[in-house]
Amino acid sequence: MARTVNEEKRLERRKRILEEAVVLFAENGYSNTTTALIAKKIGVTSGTIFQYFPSKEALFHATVLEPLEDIQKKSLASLQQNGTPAELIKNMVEEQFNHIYSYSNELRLVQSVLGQRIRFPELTQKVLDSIKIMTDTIEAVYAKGQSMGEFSPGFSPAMISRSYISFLNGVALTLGEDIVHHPEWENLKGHAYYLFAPSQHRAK
Amino acid sequence: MARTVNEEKRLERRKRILEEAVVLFAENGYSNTTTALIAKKIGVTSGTIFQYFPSKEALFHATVLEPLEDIQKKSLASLQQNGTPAELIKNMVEEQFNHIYSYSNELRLVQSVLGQRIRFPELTQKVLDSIKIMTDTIEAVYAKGQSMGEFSPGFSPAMISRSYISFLNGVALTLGEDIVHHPEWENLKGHAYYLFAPSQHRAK
Amino acid sequence: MARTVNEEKRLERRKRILEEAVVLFAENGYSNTTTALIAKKIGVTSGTIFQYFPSKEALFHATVLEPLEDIQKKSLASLQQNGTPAELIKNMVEEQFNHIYSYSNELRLVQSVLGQRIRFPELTQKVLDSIKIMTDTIEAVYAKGQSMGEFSPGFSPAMISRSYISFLNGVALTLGEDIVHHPEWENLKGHAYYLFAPSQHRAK
Amino acid sequence: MARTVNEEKRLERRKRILEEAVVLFAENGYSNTTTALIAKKIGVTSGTIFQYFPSKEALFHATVLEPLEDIQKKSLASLQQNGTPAELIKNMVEEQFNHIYSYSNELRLVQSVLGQRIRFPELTQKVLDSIKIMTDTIEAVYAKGQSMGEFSPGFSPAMISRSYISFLNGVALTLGEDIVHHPEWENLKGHAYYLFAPSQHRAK
DNA sequence: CATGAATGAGCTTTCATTCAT
DNA sequence: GATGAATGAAAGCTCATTCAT
Repeated sequence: MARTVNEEKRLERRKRILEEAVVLFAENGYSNTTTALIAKKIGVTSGTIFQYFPSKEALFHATVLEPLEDIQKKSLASLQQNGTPAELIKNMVEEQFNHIYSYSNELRLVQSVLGQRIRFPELTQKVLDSIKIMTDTIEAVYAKGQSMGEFSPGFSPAMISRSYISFLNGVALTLGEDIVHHPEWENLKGHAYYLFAPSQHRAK
Repeated sequence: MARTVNEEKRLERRKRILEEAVVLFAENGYSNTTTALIAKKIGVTSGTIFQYFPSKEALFHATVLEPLEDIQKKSLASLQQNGTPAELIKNMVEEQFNHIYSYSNELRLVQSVLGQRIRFPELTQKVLDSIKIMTDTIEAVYAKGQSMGEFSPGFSPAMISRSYISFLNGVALTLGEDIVHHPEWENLKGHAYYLFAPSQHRAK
Repeated sequence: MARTVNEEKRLERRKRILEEAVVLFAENGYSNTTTALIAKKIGVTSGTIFQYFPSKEALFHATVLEPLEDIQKKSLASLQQNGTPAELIKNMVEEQFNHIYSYSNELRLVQSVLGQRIRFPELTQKVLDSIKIMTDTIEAVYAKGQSMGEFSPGFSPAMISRSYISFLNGVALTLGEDIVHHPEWENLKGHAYYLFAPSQHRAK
Repeated sequence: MARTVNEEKRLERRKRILEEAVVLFAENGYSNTTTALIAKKIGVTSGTIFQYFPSKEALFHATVLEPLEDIQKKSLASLQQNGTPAELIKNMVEEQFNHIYSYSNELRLVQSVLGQRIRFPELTQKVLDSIKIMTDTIEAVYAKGQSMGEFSPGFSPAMISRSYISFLNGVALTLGEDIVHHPEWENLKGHAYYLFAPSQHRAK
């Protein structure tokens, strides 16, 4: 029981470290973020980090993968609700673009990994795997939607799903944080859905 | 005259360093690429790098900005030829996606800068400036095309041009190098153009 | 409490570094003394130095200024005791020349700074300021002594005090460490006081 | 004959290098003066220096010793003219203090060597030898003057001559370049002579 | 458990020196 | 004889990691 309390405390602190690390790694990059800085930001000393993570690299892995898993779960969940494929995809786009701001650090981390594939080969693989799961799922839903006439028939579902993921990442990367408050923002979200070439789509 | 020969030699070697640096920075990231490694790869010793670039950071700046300038020039040039706006944009997309493979390292570098805005504030600004020039130019051409009925009238040119750039970057980042040999590749290029919502476009 | 113990330990070690640095800088000069050598001499590794001083230059500053402050304090103190001006000055000379051996490294450091004014402009200024305080104080005491008839009236106090400081420095610089054990040494001290042209002075 | 012309040219250039090196070494210190900088200042390239001096250290030796020899020669010469010992010493002091400004760089060099005895043991020895020759010569002249009643009898000639040299060095080191234009300057020179305790000396 | 001083490998950068031209 | 590009050893400094307290 006392055990459990301690366990909770540990988890709590682990989470704090992770949160702070996400921010710092995303803003400054992996190498430019020192473990001492992370420690300082959460008000502990440098040694403490290593009580929760065996190494800086392990911390980075967790920093990248754990949020990615979250995002993935939510995305997949939004595709497994009730509704037609077109509705599901529209919801997913809506949800992802609504959260792109609160997830921007996490997305940037993912992208920074992809930009250092040789440095982090294992991590890169996991990220690509995770992306593949998402694209595959989207692909399946999309194909179904096509067969139901909800999407234009001419496009390859594999290409469409990959295009969308590329677009999502490109937007998160290229755009500053302020874009979400920009009047264009709604149009951009709409255009993300337009990428799927919905049948009834008329230039909005 | 002898002067010219030496000058040429210097430029030649400078170019060699830059080429190698692009590859290594893109693959391993800035911090994980040592100047010694770059030197070794070109078969010189560590000190030589600093005869051509005052610091590692200056080398990185050149590595990012000089190719970006090239890409920009080519892109702008392809938009200033004869032809209707739709033709020009189609050519630009064609050209950029055809070269995305040979430029993938350069594009990854640009993205890695955007992922470390705090670390490289000045460089980030220059990159954003360069991107803005491209999006502004595309925007103008697109607007003209819209007014001529070549593109669907409902989309905001500013949004469209930014979407395209995001897409281009997202593709370069997310996709592996092998994608270009994939059968899907041609479709992806087509979809990039589809983003512009050409009027007569029917799901190809 | 534990806090105090640590604080003490830190100060102790800081002092050790400083002591060793004084010797090495004085013997080998600034540039020829490596931080690694200092570390080695105290039996720690290279990084440790930088836990106590932010840079080699900062260490050098401390190495020069902290002993200088000590010397200054002692000198001024010896001029603020009870006694006639002549007695005070005689005491000061006595004290300074008695300690010139134990301070010879510190004095040499001061002189090496003055010999590199361009290299260490800020430090030079501080050293000159410190010297000025000493000469000004001596000057005032001397002037009082003159008005009391203890010193020959014909000399400018400003010149006398500066002469004495120059002499003190010159002796520390030119003379080897062995001089203090030389029979001439006592005479030299006497001559330092002779510089002040005491009235009753007859070639001792 | 052509040989002689070349020889002259070589000597000329060697002299130029030496002159510039004196200034730079004196202002910035040995380690902080790069051979490249010296070369640049005289308008040649880095390699050229090594055609005239086998190493930077050899150049430094020449930079210190050659002017020292000059100064020594002049000083000795001024002590070997006609006149009583007191006149000779007065002349020497006059001459040395008059030139202290134009020789300040050379003197600073000498002092910088004494501040790095371990770094330059051989050079230090030569400097000390040279100083000894001067003090010995002064000592002999002074002793003669004492026996002739020109100087107070109570002082040890060895101590007096060393005091004077110390004073000379101390003045050159401690005082800035501007002092020579200061009204106090004449007094200072007088005081240098006062150090010798001339018999008839009354506070000037 | 947390601490934080010590470690030491590793990095960028400098610069005296060499040598092909 | 002058050049100046290349060299490569050496320096200052950083920082992930360890471990005695």
